[in-house]
Amino acid sequence: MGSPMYRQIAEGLRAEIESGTLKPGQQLLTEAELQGRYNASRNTVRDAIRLLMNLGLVETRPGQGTFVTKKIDPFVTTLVADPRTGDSETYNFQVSAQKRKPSLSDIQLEIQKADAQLAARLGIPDGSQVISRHQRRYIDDTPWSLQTSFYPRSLVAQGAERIADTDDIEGGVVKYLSQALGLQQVGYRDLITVRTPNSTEVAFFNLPPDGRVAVYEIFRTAYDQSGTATRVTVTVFPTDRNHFTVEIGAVPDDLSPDTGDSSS
Amino acid sequence: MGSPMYRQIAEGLRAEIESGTLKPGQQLLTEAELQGRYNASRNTVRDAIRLLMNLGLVETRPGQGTFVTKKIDPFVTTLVADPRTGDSETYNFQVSAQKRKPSLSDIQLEIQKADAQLAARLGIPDGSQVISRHQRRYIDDTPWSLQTSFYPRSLVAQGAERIADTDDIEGGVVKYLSQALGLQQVGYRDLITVRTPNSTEVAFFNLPPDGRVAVYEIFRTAYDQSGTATRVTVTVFPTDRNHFTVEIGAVPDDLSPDTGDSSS
DNA sequence: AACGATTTGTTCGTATGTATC
DNA sequence: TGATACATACGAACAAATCGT
Repeated sequence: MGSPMYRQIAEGLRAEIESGTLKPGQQLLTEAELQGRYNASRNTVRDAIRLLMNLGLVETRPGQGTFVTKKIDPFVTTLVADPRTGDSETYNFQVSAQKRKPSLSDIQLEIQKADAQLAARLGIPDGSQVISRHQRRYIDDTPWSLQTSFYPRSLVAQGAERIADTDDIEGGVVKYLSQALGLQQVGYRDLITVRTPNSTEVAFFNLPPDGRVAVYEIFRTAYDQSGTATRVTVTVFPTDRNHFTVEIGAVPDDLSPDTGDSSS
Repeated sequence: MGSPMYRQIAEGLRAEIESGTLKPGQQLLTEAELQGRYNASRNTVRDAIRLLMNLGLVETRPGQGTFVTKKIDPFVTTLVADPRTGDSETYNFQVSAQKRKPSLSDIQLEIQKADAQLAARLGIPDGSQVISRHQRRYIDDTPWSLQTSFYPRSLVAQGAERIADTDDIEGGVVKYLSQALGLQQVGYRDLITVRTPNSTEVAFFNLPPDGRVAVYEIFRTAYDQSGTATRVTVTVFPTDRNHFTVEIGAVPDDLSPDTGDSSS
């Protein structure tokens, strides 16, 4: 009873949702109705609903009402599948493609100066020039991820002209660098982080502009046989529709049905 | 200009923060001052601040003021380090231990019925009994993660009594199962997800109760030589202070300084 | 196409509570 | 104890989106 009224209202509604009294997709009582039911002002009711919204339990639609959030079945991306069999890089960042059709935008190529973080990852001087290859990725025509790969510009002078070309590189960049410069990718490190989306990402992924939905940001740094970083790839995915898997050793095929939830 | 006033105010403050005019840790103008500066009502100013709070840019402290959020230097946990060298499981889920002292709570042991999701992962009938071993983990005495491992209860009847014992199992459960039952862990799959914390997690990690900070939930399913799942370990970490790495193949040692940020 | 009814979104004003210094 | 600053709560008005007539 000591907690503020808007939290008590939210708690009551949360209980209804989690007990299944209110089912996913179902409309809640309107603000006016809740006002009567809890004997609170409209603004207090709205505070309660905003809390539930931040918790991802409900969503509001202007002119329509407030609805219990539907779980969306997530894309599952495999970061590593059985590494012992080698580094066929092309397979990475792949969707568990079940009837889902990925598509890719053209590559947007830029020459930029590496910021401190990128320079450190690539092991090049701060401010060095890098080739940036940016691509938007869709699944079933809905935005799925934003990916940017960075290469030291020095690679071009060494003979890898095609990484500064907007054309798709058939066979993948890894294979190309191996053929052109003899650089073999012998390993990589992924760094997985989560943060709130920036405005570009909010627009591309169609995310709510209030930071309710976070994004994964995955940095993949790839190394050649001399231990030099040849590439940094940054990929961004919304957290509300993406999971990742890492498979090590002998792992049976995934029959994964759903993801379910866990409570209290 | 068509956007609502509270967003314009938030945008103005955001620009000041990202340009560095307002530095991390620094106090913003008070609500009353902002009210004057933007010629808006106090509630509108508060809406703007709430937006920035959801975006993780500022935090408010009652009686003190509103402050630009300080970046906290994250714990980096390695999910896989050079898998080719074998499955020395004990090393997994380790912190990049730099002057940081991890500590563990006692193990809380329970016998539960597997829900549908857990049963599917373990490949046992829905509702089967499982041994649950739960542990709280701290780094430098601050809450770091909550971990629960589930084992089919049938393992106990087969001779692995000690997994139903609250004592720590010296050498690790993987080794114990190998010795006791000849079950060798030949691989595992990690599934990485992000969701809002439940009330237990909010309390343990000391998170804001408004869902502003999400948590990672990592499911590790381990398999033995017959392709049977012997264990599911669920670990929860707050996203605001944790990163993960996956290292594959030959990767130089990490000198990683910071994580930096990326914008627009 | 136009209109009205319904529902959420934005903005203001005001009062009081609670935390901090 | 008082002053300051954020938190909660109420009431009110109008805007904007949606839907059915």
